[in-house]
Amino acid sequence: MPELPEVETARWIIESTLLGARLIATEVRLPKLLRYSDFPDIDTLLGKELICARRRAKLLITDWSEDLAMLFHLKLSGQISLQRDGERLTAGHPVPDPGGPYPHKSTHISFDFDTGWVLHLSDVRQFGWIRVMPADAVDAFIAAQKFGPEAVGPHGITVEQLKASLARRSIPVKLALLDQSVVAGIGNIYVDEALHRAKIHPMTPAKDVPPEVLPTLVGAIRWAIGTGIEQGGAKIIHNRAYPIDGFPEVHARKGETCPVCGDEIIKIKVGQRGTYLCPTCQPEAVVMAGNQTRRRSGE
DNA sequence: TGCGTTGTTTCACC
DNA sequence: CGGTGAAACAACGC
Repeated sequence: MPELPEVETARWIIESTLLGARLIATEVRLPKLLRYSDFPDIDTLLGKELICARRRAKLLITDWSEDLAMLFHLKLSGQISLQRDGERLTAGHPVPDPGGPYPHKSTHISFDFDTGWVLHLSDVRQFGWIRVMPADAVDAFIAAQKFGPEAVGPHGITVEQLKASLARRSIPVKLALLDQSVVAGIGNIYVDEALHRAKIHPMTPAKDVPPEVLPTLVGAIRWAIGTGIEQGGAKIIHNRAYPIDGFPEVHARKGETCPVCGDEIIKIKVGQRGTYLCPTCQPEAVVMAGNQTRRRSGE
């Protein structure tokens, strides 16, 4: 379930280990992960130097010498792991045996660098992809994704931007926030956390979130994503959260107690998505005074 | 063993 | 054209 914080952690790990390193060997065990690649033969990158690691939304972008770029999308269950001697740095979805040796069953691609670091890409579900492409085609590719403002950072979404995006949408606010053209980088974990923090029921029609609550919601998004980045991503295995310092507070914690009010966290479906919330902190939208109210017969 | 899983795309329809 | 809701899809673990 890599979302912005997990991808940002992956970016940071690559930046802090591989900047200036040269690729000297590759092993591809599952070529289909390169299915969208302009250069299906990964050895196009052999001998090239990694010069930059950046991120847009949930896309991880690495820039290489000789005008090449390699993009990763980790999708549901991708993971990158860097190893040298006894040291190991990992970001993304946990693999079944995190302490075991790499490569393992779901490590599909490995890169050896001249500095001794080895980059392993693992993916239990195999939905992720890697694309090697000309550097000058990256901007157009990203533009085509129609990403909205980032969730955090210098170009993080503003209250005005969010207000404009939600204004005429009747879909549940949770689904609007998962729309990458509204705000880029949020996924199912952090949207649950942000809505709980802002005390908004996920089913609330997007346009019905009161304007005075929008600054709270933007703050809650920054808090959820920011906390995720600080922690190096969230650990969710088989629908169960393994919180660090109480975070995540609700996601994948059905039946546990809400840290705010002590009520029991419940799980519902919102647009096919498993959704966790506190029924006390996040009551269903109340029909406002002045609006027409309806009563079922028999009440 | 069929269900659950998520980010993303596609489709029919209003 | 754009919003909506639902389905599809990738493949695996349990």
